[in-house]
Amino acid sequence: MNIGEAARASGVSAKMIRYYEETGLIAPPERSAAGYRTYGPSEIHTLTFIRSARNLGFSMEEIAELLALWRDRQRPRREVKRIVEAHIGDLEARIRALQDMTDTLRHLANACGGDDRPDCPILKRLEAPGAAPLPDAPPPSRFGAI
Amino acid sequence: MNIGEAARASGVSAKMIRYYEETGLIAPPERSAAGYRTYGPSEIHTLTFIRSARNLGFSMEEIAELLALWRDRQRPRREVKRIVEAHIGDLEARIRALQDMTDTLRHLANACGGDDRPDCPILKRLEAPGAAPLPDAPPPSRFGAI
DNA sequence: CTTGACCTTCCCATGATGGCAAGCCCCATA
DNA sequence: TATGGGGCTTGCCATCATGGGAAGGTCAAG
Repeated sequence: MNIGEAARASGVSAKMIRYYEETGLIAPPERSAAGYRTYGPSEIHTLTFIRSARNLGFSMEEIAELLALWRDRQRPRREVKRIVEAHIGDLEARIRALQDMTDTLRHLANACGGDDRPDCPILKRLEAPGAAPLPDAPPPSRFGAI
Repeated sequence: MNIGEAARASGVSAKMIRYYEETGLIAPPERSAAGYRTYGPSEIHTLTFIRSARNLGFSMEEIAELLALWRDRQRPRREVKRIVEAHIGDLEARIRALQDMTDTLRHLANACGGDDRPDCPILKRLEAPGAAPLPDAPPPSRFGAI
């Protein structure tokens, strides 16, 4: 299986497969005589695992830990659960921060007539220094979706 | 006012003030004889506006639009509201994606004993190809907080 | 005049991803 | 057999907003 087929089979782009290899998340695969990477079912399995974890918002660092546990047949599942619960904590903190922003903005938008007039409570709020920084001054999207 | 004092007064780091200038978000300020940037109350006001908007999760691009409206005394506040509501839509989509992840993970964590044994439903789920990509395969934190 | 705090510019790193370009390889079809 | 198209390789650049650090100039207090 060449990289393109592996990408289709696992749902991980060829670009990212190379990147995961480069950063050590996955081991360098065999190469064909021409230098093509070749993947077997086991590698596809690993890539699928990685993609699932990415879909659940795990960072590559967390995925490295999860992969190590996955491969360790003696793992205590306590470890897995610990990682997951820490990640849930992260996600919930992010949700809270985003929810705080949303609430504030919704409130401001409701107070704004949305017509042709220039006086706008939203702008008034933005120019006031008091706009709460929230826990830790959190920024915008930077992603396609998250 | 030098850049350090402006940073303290506005809550925007000196580093970011220079960056905002470089990218055209703010105009280059006057310089002292020695080449030091000097800021007056009006600039501080603008920086404070920017910081408030960042705290509410607006991207620099959105902030540029908001700044233009802020400065336009003839602005129709409809425009402001439109930007804010689009941003709320973004935030809500992100919250939904994060919430979906959290729900799935919470579910999996509840199904995992968290003891010494190796069989873990979390890992089992990750290796299955079905782990729903969510709307658009959304990833992790990448921020300090959001 | 020295010292320390401040300023300047320039370069690099982050995290995960996509895009592009130059060049090699493989297979099927003419 | 030749050719074309698609796939593979590496390498570099961009994203977005932010921080870190180095090398060197400036300023004010002691």
